[in-house]
Amino acid sequence: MEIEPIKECSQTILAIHDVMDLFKGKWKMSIIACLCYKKMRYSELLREVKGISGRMLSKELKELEMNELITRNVLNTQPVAVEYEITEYGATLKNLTKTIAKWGLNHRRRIIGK
Amino acid sequence: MEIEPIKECSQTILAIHDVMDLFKGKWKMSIIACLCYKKMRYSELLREVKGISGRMLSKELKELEMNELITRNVLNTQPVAVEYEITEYGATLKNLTKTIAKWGLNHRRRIIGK
DNA sequence: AGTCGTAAGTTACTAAAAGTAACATGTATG
DNA sequence: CATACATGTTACTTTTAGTAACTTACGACT
Repeated sequence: MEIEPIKECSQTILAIHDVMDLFKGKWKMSIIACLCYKKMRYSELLREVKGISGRMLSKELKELEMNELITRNVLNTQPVAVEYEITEYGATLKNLTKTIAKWGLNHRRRIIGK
Repeated sequence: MEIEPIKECSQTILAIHDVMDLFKGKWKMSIIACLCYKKMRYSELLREVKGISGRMLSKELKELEMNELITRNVLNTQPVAVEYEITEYGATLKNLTKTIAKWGLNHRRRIIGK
């Protein structure tokens, strides 16, 4: 008799795997959280997402845009400014980022407390 | 005048970054979700976490153990069985895994629906 | 006019992480 | 004795992340 995975669990694992794959790398979730807060320009994101490099930021932004989680708007100002904004769909992640941040804050306290 | 990052946002970003760093790689969150469901043996995890290799599984398990999110118990059966179990602290991630899974399920529907 | 600074990236290169396939060791089963 | 299963490890390759320097265009300062 062949052993089968647990269905109830498999569904969940699959869903989690999808999410982890979509947000792979350490930066994407932070970028999303930033843009959930307000729309920002490239240079603002470089400042807010501490430690990220230009190369990584533009790579991550491209991927997020491809997944329709953010939009890139070139403003016709002189000189051009580029604004990144969360999409309606991207905004559905707000609750998720909050949950992560909440656990993270608690974890940080726990680690520091040691 | 120097431009400063937004404090409210920075705290959140920092916390999220901590979490993403702790769970980097695509497997850890899935493993946690599995073990939140029930304690499992190495071979069970290999089956449940579809696509993971032995090398990756043991690496990830070691890291999760180091972070006190899971425990490794060698049972004195013949032949030895190894059981991985979520810790009390690890179990605080249950809500997070649920939130991720929920979004992931919805996302999967959206992608397939296209 | 020349230099510096800012914005929004890109390029070339290096380092780290993930993935693959085969091997090891002990036990149990036909 | 040959085969299979459990629990990994080792050696090797591929992919991803990270770093530092460069680019292009404009604006401000001297």
